[in-house]
Amino acid sequence: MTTQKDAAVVMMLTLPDRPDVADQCVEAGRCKSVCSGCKVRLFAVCSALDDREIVALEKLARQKTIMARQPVMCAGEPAGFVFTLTSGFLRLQRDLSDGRRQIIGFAVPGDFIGLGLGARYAYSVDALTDVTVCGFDRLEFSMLAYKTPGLIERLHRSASHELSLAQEHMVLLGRRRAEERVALFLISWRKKLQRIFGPSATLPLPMGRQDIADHLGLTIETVSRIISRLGREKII
Amino acid sequence: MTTQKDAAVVMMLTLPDRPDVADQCVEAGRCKSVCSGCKVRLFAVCSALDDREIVALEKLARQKTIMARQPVMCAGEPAGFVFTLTSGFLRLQRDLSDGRRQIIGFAVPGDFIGLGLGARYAYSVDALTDVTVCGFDRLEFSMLAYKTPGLIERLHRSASHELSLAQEHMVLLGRRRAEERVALFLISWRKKLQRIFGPSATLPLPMGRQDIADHLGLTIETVSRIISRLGREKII
DNA sequence: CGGAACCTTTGATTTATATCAAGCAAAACA
DNA sequence: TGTTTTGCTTGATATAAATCAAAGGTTCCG
Repeated sequence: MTTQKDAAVVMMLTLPDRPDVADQCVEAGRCKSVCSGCKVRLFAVCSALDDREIVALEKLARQKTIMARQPVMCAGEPAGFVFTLTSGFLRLQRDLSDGRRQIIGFAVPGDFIGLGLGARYAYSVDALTDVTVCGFDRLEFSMLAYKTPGLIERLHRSASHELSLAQEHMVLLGRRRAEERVALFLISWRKKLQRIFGPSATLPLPMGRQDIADHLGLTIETVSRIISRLGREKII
Repeated sequence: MTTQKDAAVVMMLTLPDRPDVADQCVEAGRCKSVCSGCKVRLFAVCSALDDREIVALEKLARQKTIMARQPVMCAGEPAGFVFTLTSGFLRLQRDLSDGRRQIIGFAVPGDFIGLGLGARYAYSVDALTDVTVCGFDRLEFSMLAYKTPGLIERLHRSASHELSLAQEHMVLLGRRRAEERVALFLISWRKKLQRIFGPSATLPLPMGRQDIADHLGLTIETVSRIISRLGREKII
């Protein structure tokens, strides 16, 4: 009750819909050859490496570009690659056989994809915008990680943080009401973007209403109604 | 739809309520001095260590017993200890200020508690039964982990697995209906127990109905009704 | 430019689950 | 042994959010 109210009150910003922010980041083709020029270097797992280690990692890196709306990897497929997102936004989701789906999260530049490292991908990933990634062969990457204490430690720190966020999301899905879910989603999304792009008056939402609904365990109508209402009450 | 049906059909077992299984595991006072006699050794994170490393870990270990219904650690407190559960069952939960709570999971012998390793505990832990734990000072433990590649690697593997389970639970909370939630909970709980205690005709449920409800994002009445119905339809 | 395909928004109605309200049974207690 | 406490079950009713239905807008493309 108070929680929800607190949450909503903090939201003093405007939310123009779906601006293209794919070009705010590093240009394609650079990461592989020059990690030092990588705009997400300070946020990504590579930040744990010293200059000598970066060189080893660089050798494994393969720069890749994916167009908006294209799949990046599919749940169930052999997990051959892991990667750091260097620009654009991704959607991570798990699907049920009858079409229902849960969006696990959205990735922003600097995020590492491939922490739940089984032999097969446990979830699917799609590009929300045009995207560039710095990819690695999974086995080569984990072999390097095992030889590089700083890297495995950093990966573990990352996984622990993700675990904590996942737990927070469980609270949201299990115990929060629709309006709280939407408000908290907007707040956490803003926080995620601020960490990378810095403060901003506007909040890009590269995902659609259906994506938000599937992330929050709601329907598209409910999400739309609540965002409209929040707007009418000029909380956002 | 099919998913739920499949799930329920597999459940061919009986579910006597709340038997005391705390004594199925290692007796108190042994872990500290003799890891080699520890019954959960093969399941716990310590399994990653060789004999020399075990000795180092043993030096840090402090055996502890907690009575049923007592708190083990509280969300928000400085995170001084991490531990492996050696016998009994734990409940992990996050609370909202207005009393709503989400149970993140239940721990069984062999589980490591302390993966979301911030400076403060992110969730509370309570003993469901009498419990013994093999505890470590958090800082000492992480210093050892950083010096012991096998340990940090094993911790990371553990965290990754937990992350995957957490995502699966998000699907349950976000997109599954009440009956599916209960059926899938019973199945996953059985699986968790089988891994440690082996197959069994009966499934101990050391947690109460309210705990199950708060784990599944339902009310106690809904859980009770569904378990009754599943029993009537002799699926369990 | 015109319309087709997509999203999103808004309204009306339904429903799964929550809430309210008793009972019941086993354990704890005195 | 009877009483209290605690947790579970079952029924009746209410409600938040889903579903059904129908417009608006955009974007895309011929």
